[in-house]
Amino acid sequence: MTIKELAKIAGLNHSTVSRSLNDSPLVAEKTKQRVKKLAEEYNFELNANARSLITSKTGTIGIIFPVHDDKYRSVQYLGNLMDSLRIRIEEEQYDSIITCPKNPRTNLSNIRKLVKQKKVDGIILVVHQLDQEDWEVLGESKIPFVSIHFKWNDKRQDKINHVYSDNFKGGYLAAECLLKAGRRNPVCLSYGEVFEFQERRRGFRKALSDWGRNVDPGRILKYDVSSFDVGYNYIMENRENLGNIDGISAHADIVAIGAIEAMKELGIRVPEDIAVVGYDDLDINSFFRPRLTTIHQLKEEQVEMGCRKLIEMIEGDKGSGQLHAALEPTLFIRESCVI
Amino acid sequence: MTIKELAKIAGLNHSTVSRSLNDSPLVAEKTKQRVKKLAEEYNFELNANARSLITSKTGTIGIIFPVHDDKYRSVQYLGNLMDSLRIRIEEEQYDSIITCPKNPRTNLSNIRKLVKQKKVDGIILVVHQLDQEDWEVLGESKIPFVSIHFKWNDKRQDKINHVYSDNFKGGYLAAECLLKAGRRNPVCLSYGEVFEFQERRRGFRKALSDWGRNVDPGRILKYDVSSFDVGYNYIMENRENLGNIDGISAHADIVAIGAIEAMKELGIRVPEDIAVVGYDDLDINSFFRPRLTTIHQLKEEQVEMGCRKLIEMIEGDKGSGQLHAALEPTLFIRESCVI
DNA sequence: GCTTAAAATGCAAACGTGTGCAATAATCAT
DNA sequence: ATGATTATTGCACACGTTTGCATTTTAAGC
Repeated sequence: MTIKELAKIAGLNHSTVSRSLNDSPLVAEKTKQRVKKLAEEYNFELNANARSLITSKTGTIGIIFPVHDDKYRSVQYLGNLMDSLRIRIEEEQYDSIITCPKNPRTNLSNIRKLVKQKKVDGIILVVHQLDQEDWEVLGESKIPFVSIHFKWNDKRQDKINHVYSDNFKGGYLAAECLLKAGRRNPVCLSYGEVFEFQERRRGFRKALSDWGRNVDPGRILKYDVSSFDVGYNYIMENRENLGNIDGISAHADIVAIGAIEAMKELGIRVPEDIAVVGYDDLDINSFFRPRLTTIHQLKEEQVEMGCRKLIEMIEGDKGSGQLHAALEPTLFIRESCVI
Repeated sequence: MTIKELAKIAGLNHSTVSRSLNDSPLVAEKTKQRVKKLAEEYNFELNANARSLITSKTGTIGIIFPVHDDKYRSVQYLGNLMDSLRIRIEEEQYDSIITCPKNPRTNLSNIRKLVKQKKVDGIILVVHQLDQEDWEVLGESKIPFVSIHFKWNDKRQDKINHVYSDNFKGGYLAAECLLKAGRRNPVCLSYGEVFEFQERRRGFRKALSDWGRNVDPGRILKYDVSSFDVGYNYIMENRENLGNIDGISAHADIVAIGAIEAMKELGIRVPEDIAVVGYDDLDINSFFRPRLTTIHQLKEEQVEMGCRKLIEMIEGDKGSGQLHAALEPTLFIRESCVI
């Protein structure tokens, strides 16, 4: 059924029906009610494609996520962030399309598709880099977008609305916690050359030097994944010379959990022999013992601020200037490292 | 830029451009290439709303999920299933909109919105019940849909395309594993009055009676959530009289994991004192010790069969009749219960 | 009751595509 | 070269809405 058919039934012109269903003040309250009742009776809904063709609003938001190529994506921080975003957007009456920057099969840009085909009203980026092509697409189009979680460490960062967390601070807090707990010989299990992890390592180093410790680069390890096995294998492979280690700052909770499990199996006590601090404050941490001392990233606040800003931009209440917030992570002290 | 503007640039009528971009055989190969090159040069993409208005194809699929009201949704089976579905659909070049049956805020039906506003080409249901309203919407519209994971235990089940797993069988296998391991006094930690869990309990009872054990209803417990705490608290609250229990069939892995953790804290040995069998075969199980013996649900096969069928229906290769598959779960024996 | 203003409705043109059909251009056989 | 066939392109309408403007109806003032 189309709006014209419904109009015929109502004995009205379809434009009056359109205005009624859109709550225009131009139509008499009486007929408005009659039309709405009729629409309900006939189970009629306006065709979204036709309306967005003319209004250029789709009522959907695109969420761009980096590809997760490990099977444990659902227990990682980004998985939780994705759920939060989706639910928050749904509460705001928008649909959401979740996708990664490129279709892995065709290698075509999903961002470009969403933007240029006019499938979304706005975009939330949860990526720390973009192809030149994608960046141009976003820049040229007038579609609003907001970046969350990652910090853009380049010339563009000032022009982007984004909210991320201060990874230097987080890395510092984690290391400082170990130091305050009396540990003088910590190691750091980190992750590749991604900017946010570089920052965490910078925080780690700064804390050590602030405490007058010299920072042996050999004690800052970079892996190319962030997984249970990384932590587990680190302990197992170094079991002979764990004597000169009294603390671990793992830059992902799941790595910390792996390390702790390995130590349990070897009879090493946590935190007495080796204290451990994680990073992320995953929901699932509560399943593991000892309870993990970790860095909490203010996920919900990021989601809230990012979504609010994006929707403001979409709905035209532009105001409030640029969003450029670095949220301060906080240390949650539990059992794996106590001060 | 619109197709007409591009046509003007190309010195062609817009219909020729349209056919070129859609790879119609009606247009000369030479001009087709020229148009495509031009489109690329001007970074042009067809407006999705206009096309779906006329073709009534949107290139997106709706995924309907039950509301997750617990914060651990990402570590539950359904969370993993959601990820798999989304990724599979993306591989097939469709976008996906994930949503729950009703908007929690407005109480409006999301299914109705997606279907009647023509926002999706097809729907994947991962729910075990639907309001009458939603059912009617799906029934009246010609939009194809497939149900996954849950079994529709009512008169409609024959008319629906669905693929689910045989929960009776799974419940049976889990209990049988305990029995084969020599356990004669198992308990069952299950979940509410959802059909699939009723089936698992039925399987549990059948296995016991097949082995000549009488089934004490007091040993089949139904909780209204499925969480770590359920298992943990069960053990803790019954710590005094665990003597007459030698096995646990938990109908969700996370419950089993909670129970095992509690037993570790109490010094009860798993599986020597009490053997445990889970259900789901979650990815995260590998993080826990002892490794959980559990029921594997063939998640990927469900996703594969469901998506394939749905896309067949969307794209018109109707053939292949009704999809009505009950996949047989399998027992994965690891450490928490060995035969 | 008549004039005038305001409120409500109808008309028609968009929005950007796809597609049947007519018109033109190219190819082929003779 | 000519007519017949076929390959290619153009024309115009349709898809289902929204919205500015013209028109009609209602209300108001006296």
